[in-house]
Amino acid sequence: MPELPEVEVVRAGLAPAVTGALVTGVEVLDQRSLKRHDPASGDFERGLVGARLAAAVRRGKFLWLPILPAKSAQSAQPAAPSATSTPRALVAHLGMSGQVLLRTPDHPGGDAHARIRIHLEHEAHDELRVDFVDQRIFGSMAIDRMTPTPDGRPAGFSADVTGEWAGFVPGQVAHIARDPLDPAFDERAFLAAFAKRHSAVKRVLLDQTLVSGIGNIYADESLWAVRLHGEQPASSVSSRRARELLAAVRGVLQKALAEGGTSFDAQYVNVNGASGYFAHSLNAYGREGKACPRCGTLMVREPFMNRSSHRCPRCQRLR
DNA sequence: ATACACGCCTGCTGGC
DNA sequence: TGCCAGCAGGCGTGTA
Repeated sequence: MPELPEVEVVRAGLAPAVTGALVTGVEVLDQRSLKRHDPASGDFERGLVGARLAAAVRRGKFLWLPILPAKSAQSAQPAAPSATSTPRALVAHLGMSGQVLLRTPDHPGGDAHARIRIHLEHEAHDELRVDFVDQRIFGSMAIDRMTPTPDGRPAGFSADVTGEWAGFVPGQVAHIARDPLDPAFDERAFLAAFAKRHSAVKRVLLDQTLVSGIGNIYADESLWAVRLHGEQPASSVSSRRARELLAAVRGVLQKALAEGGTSFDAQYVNVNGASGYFAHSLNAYGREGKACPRCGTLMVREPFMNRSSHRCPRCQRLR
């Protein structure tokens, strides 16, 4: 269930460990985790070993580590001609159950669901291992070519936006909209598209090509906050209410981020394996049969888009 | 273009 | 006790 706050917690934890680090080894334990790796980008392992990582960047639920061009590769493998000209990144998506864990190189394996291991060397800290663990394999890692962003702004969130990689976005992320916490998020464009959609408002919130980073949990929380029924057609929501909804989305995401994300079990954890606390702050998601924190009415769970929606039948009515 | 159903995956839970 | 359907659900693909 990693959504924007959970992925951001992972990004922030990863950044100091990977920025400037040299990849010294890669182990692919399960090829299925490379399903989004385009073989045309070259072999996954060979594309990483010997490469230096520049940063940890996030847009919505996508995470990527730009690869610095290897000028004088220490390895005997000369870079392919295209590899020197096209900026690339290691792209990760956590899917439903993905985790990125930082460990010491001698950490006993053990996890049944470890799929990829990346060994790092760094001038400023000891050697590290990045373990990609993913029970359900909805997530993936890939090396991807990057292209300049159409607006020239930084492609996603990271601490440093001065690197030459900042204005480049991985191909598989290019169609994903900026997220609502991104300073370059185009609010007017989103609200205009929102007003034209006849789909259910919750479906629009979950459409990553319009606004990214929102999943089932934060969609339900945001809709509860502004008393909207998820089945309400977006086009029937007034522009004022739409702006309130967007503000609620931002508020919910920021609060969850401040609390380290939402953890139900050991499924979502940060890079050190620790859980977040936002599950205690949920007002709607997973609260069927419990009292609405606002009016006391018993919350309901309803099927929606092959998943579940949680709402208060009194506060959130279809109009 | 928008809209939406479906498949991918594994592990846990509840009903019979 | 054992088996199987149902559920968790983000995203790419395919169809209308």
